[in-house]
Amino acid sequence: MTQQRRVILEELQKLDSHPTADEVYERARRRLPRISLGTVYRNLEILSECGLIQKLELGGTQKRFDGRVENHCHVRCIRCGCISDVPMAPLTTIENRLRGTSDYEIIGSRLEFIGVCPQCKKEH
Amino acid sequence: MTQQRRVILEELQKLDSHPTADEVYERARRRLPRISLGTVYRNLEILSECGLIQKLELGGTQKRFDGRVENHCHVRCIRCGCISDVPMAPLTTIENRLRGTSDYEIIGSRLEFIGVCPQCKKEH
DNA sequence: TTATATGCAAATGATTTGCGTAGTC
DNA sequence: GACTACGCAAATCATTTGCATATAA
Repeated sequence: MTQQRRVILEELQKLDSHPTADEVYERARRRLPRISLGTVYRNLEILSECGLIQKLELGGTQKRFDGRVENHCHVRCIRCGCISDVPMAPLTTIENRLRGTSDYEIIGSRLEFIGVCPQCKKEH
Repeated sequence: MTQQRRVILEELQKLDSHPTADEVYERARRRLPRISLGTVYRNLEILSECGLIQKLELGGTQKRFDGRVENHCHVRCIRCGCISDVPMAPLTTIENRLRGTSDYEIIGSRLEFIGVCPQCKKEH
């Protein structure tokens, strides 16, 4: 657990904005000016493998990272691309229904909602 | 509607494997050996804007394309990365429940299942 | 000390774009 | 004939990696 790794983890837990690797880098740089982007990527990978953070593969070109690891889903704003949490029970019912009909062994699911965030609704 | 665009559309409608841009390119090249990858990308974009095909932003690094445009979701194999269709009613109930509690204006949702495909189950 | 992580810069992979030519309506 | 699309190659963007040095256990 290096300084860099700790700072990255702390910044991620502090935020609820689901930042991209780049945004994490910018934040970490305020505390460790010499940190490199490569280090940020490497640590985001390691931390998500350890289950300390979550790597999100939602729509859009960049991956995003989440300091919250409990099972929850996300809404993405179609206008500005921002992401928020949605408190929602896991979809066990739907997964189980699929288990009955699919040839696949079902492990889990990923649910993302698409919408317009309050901010963008106002501006529109 | 150029030859290239028609071939791309036809190949996509012929397949149910949810190919990447690259795979579409390989297939199209069998019929039009001089077609370029740039053209494939441009046409996949245009066709999906017209609603003739669907651009899928699922997990993984590459986008995938689907000749079927009706609302349906997908299972991704965690081992080999292949993608299959899942016949499933749209999640209107869940979306409506969210409409009651979220500040967002909910437009739609994207649901992807993760599992192991029959092929990979056998090999394991 | 000894493995592991870092910073830097270069490499990779997917996708996009500029430009001059060719094809479609 | 005018507009749009094409082929090609170079550019871009996110992410990954090789390597020599620095840090943590």
